[in-house]
Amino acid sequence: MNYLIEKNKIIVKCDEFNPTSIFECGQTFSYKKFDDVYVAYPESYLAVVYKDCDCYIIECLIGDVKYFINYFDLDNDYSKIISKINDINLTQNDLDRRLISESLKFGVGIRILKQEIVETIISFIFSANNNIKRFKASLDNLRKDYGVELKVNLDDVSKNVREIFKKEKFYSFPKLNVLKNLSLQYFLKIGAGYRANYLIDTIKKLDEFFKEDFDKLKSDELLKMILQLKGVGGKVGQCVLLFGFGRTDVFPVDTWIKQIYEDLNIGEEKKSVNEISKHLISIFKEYSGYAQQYLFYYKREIKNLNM
DNA sequence: CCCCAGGTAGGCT
DNA sequence: AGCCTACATGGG
Repeated sequence: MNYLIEKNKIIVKCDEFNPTSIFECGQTFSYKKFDDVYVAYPESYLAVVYKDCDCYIIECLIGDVKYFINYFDLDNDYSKIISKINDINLTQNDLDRRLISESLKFGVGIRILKQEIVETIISFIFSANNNIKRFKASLDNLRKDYGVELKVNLDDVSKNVREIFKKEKFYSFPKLNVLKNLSLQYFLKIGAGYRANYLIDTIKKLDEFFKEDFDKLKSDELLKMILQLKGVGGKVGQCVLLFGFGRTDVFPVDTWIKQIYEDLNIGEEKKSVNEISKHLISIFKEYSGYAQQYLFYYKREIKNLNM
């Protein structure tokens, strides 16, 4: 993708980068929307994203442009990915093809974020059988209570977004060695519910987990490993592979994907979540993760429009 | 008072 | 392996 760099700003074209799609498509919870500005605060970094003429500006306030070029996957060519997915011969059914191409059109500007692994694991354990608004608040509390304040120098910030940082503070996601010290009681307090036990157990196991050389592992092997962690099942595990490990040959299946799988006339009767996932991976292969995001976002947002 | 939320663990066949 | 159910919490 083409982008320009001016000091701490990355300037990107609208047709290949859409903040609403990127942030609202359910891959990250480390952001906040202010009218026409998004503040992204992955790990211990921070950037603001806003429109300027026919471009978007990514203003890197904490963390350099290199970090955010990688974070937003800017060196990846999504127009190529979209046309590859469009070319996949799903079925002979025209309706199916249209559903796919509508989804791709609808989600133009989506980019799969390269997220930090611990943050991704913790966030998606929270997400299970939970609603986004609720667990996003839990995660923001976790940042506020145990993260470090991300102090932005107001003199460095463009005028149009300065007001945000006068009113609002942002915090880093706590590092693993900090998470280790947190109690069951604390996780209950921020609303983890029955997931609190899973979180405590998983955090305990993470040091051992990170001793593994992940690069050697194929995605299904890596998935098997990550399923050892409590609170991580097929869906959460594949989300971690996709958003944390950058593995795109996975297809997380949740309630929305289950629905769209039924919309597509490719499923023979009721399949288990695991079987649906495998079937979709066999179709979309290394583009599975991308396809999943476009389809998920389309299905969820269209539903919202109808209501 | 019931149902739902980007599911998962544990127990049962 | 594949089904079943309980699971905390807050909101509709």
